[in-house]
Amino acid sequence: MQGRWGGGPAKWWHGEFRGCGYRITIPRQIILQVLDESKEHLSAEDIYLKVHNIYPAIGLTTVYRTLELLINMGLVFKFDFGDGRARYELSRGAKEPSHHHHLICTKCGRIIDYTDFVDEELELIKKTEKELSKKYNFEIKNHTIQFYGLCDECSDKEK
Amino acid sequence: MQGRWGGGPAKWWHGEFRGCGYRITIPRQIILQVLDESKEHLSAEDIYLKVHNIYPAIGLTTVYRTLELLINMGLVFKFDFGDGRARYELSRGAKEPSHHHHLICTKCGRIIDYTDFVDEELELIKKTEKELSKKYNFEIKNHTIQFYGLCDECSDKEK
DNA sequence: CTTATAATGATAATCATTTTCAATAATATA
DNA sequence: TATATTATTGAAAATGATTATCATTATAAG
Repeated sequence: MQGRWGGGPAKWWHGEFRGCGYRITIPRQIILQVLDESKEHLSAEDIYLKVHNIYPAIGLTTVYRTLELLINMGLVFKFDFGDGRARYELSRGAKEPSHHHHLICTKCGRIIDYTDFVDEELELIKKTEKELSKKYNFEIKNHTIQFYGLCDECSDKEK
Repeated sequence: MQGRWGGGPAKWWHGEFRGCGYRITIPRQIILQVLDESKEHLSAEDIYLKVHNIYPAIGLTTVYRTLELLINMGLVFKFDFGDGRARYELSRGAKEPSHHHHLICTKCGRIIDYTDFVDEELELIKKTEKELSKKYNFEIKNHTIQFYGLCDECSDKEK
């Protein structure tokens, strides 16, 4: 089926799929499109609903399966912010600065991205990674840094 | 009931409970005891089973409820290592250096604590926390740093 | 166009965590 | 110490996210 969906220009990730022997399907294309267009921290269901608007035949199962695939390919990061559902983000955003961390409000669940101090931080992380991988013989693939606390509004409400 | 269980010396956390208006009960005492005696990263069920050995009347529900209470009191940290179940650790361990981070093997689930670089790290974290709380008006309570990758053994197996 | 098979989606199953609610136990008070 | 108050407990059922099953469908190669 090459009509309403498959027609656009080949995307950067087509090669990655082919290289891994994976097929390029409409659900996969739209899931990637949705991830690429969203700056937010989407849950599987968020993604399902957004894809569903574009391609109503999508199944939730396929969303989960595709996300797992993308995680294994290194195209997507999975996060847990402690509210019982996982969140997913494209690892190399086309737009924003890709490397960022999260401030998580433990009251309302709001998530703030920040990119401040990433340079200094990355320096420490790199150094740490190097030493830790040596000491524990542990092959580090990636890391997360998260700050938990109360956001602006929730902090006010407490008073 | 002051016989088989409640008899020991008053613990450091009794005051905290009283101060919050919480009752000191046998299940709570034993859950804290189990957390204190374990160096591991216990899931709710792990804790349930260990408590069950000492106090078979315990219910899983009580474990979950007590853990939530302890988290809110700041006595316990909750972690998510990506395997679908939460892990719990006493925040101020009586024994080991309390502040540490985790290396998580994404293949076998092994978790390695490390305390290396904590000083340098804490310095950066403190600085970051200060600036972030100013910039975003976000009241930071705590943070997590986790490294994901392959442990010694799993790394070997891949080859 | 045909074929082989990877991928899909509806459904059911799983499993950690929460909710409900009557029974019980911890504390304050008499 | 006995009693009243009410926080806490535990069994069972409910919830909700994620995963497994399996017949059907669509992709990519020839």
